[in-house]
Amino acid sequence: MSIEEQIRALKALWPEALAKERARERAEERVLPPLPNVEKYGRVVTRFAPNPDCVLHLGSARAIILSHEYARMYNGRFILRFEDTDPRLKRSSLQFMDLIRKDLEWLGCTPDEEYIQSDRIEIYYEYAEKLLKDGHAYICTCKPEDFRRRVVAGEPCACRNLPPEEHMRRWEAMLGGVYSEGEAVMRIKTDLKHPNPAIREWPAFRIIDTKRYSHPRVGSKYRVWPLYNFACGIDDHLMGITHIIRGKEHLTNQERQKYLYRYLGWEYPEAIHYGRLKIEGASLSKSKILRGIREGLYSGWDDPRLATFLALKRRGIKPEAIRRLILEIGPRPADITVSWDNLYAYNRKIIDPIADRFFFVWNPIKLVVRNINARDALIIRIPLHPDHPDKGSRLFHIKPVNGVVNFLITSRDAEQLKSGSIIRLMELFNVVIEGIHGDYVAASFHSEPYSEAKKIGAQLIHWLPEDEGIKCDVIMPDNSVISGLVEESFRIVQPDRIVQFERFGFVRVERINEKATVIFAHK
RNA sequence: GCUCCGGUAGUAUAGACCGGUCAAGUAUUCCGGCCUUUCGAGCCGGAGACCCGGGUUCAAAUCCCGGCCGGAGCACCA
Repeated sequence: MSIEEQIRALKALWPEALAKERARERAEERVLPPLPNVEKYGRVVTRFAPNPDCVLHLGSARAIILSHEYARMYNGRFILRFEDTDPRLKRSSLQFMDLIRKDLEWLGCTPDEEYIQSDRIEIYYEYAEKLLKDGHAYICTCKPEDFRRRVVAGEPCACRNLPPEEHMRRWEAMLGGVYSEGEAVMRIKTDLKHPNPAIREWPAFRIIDTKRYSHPRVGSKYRVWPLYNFACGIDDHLMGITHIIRGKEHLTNQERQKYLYRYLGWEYPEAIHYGRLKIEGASLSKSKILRGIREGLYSGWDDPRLATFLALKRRGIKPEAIRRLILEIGPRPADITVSWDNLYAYNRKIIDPIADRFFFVWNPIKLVVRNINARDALIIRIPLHPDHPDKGSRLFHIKPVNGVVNFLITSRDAEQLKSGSIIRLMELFNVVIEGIHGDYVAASFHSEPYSEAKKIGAQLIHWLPEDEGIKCDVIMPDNSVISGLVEESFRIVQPDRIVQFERFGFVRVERINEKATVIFAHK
């Protein structure tokens, strides 16, 4: 019976036996919990709505991947919406919009539609005017302290109860430039006694002096700008968003926006608020990343110390690994700290089968082996991948001179060696250590067969002929560099490939010239 | 301080809505062993958790109350 036949027979006669295997398959193809009230909507529409004021990082992965994945799961649409309505404090840039589009593409979450809020200012104005006319919003010219005092007491400010006509007049004045920055805001009326003071009378529009703070896309065309809750609330409805997936820091924003929906006669979409995601060690704060870049602390957006998608990509983390991690985490509201080990485990599963193997000798030290019997040069052939010999092999040329060959081994291995012990140079032969000197280790040929090494349980170490090898720098996750030499066959490897340096770890190739530069992924 | 949301092994997650089949499943991590010319992969085994205290109930990880701990919001930011 072939394996397939056996499995078939087992399935037919004794299905419980394969239960464990099925459980494992299920774990790998873990599906998301169903979205609420899908049947209420014709088609599921989700969105990701970043401010293009920084590149994306792991902290956004949940919003992006869950939104995209759910849209795909229900044959719906996934929308990208740039929320660039603050040209003053959180100034966006065209560069970031582009980098964000590329991040999404890399993640495999290409949006079906894209919108930019700075294109839609007039739409927001329309709704502002409707709300003003209907008496659901007002223009407040109070000093912030006065307003705050009244509102925490649950009382209306001096402006709130003025007639709509007055507020329309003030609105026109705002647009016309009568007020300057800070002199007037439009507020949405709420329950003045709302138990959460943070929700009361929330601001919807403010004035920004775009002569001073010019908007990167529309310059100084507008001086009245919507705040987050207004623009976001209006857009979610107009774009037909059915399911909002965002961090739970937006829970109170949802309460605020619901007032808008009530006044406009709209129904609020389903909303899922997931918990805060951290990854051990790295900071996921945009402002810290931005500051670090500005101050030259980081080498760029892809500095390995950062958890930006650009950095993860550079480090050889596959988007699929991130996707699996996020699907595993799911949309629960609990705060979590994921460990790099977890991400690495997913990534290793993906790259291990495809990563070619090479010998990399870091902090090299010389190993002199004498008594080698071979008269001619030896050609050593080692498969590029131990599990896939069909992928081809790499070659080493060893030329004994008077029975002596000089090798390079890593000092970490050299430190473990003891005089008299036998070790095997992988795929080559066994040597006996004769002496450990300051700058080299002396050894002599012991035997050739691998079986010999196996029998005595000899340590296997990797090596390089002393006269061959390419200088290689490995950029580590803390941005430090480990230098060494990598075998000659490595020269033909293309940039961006992920390979494994045996007994060292997986690395992604950055470039190979006279010298190779690679970046460490993980063990 | 006020408002809200959480709390299952080191990490993440299943179970919680609809209490019993959960003396709690899975992945990763760690430890053993097997296998393997890598300290990789694979295979087998092991360790490791329901925040605490009450209550309801024949029965609570699951429901209720209190406490503790963690997080978020309280901007003319998103």
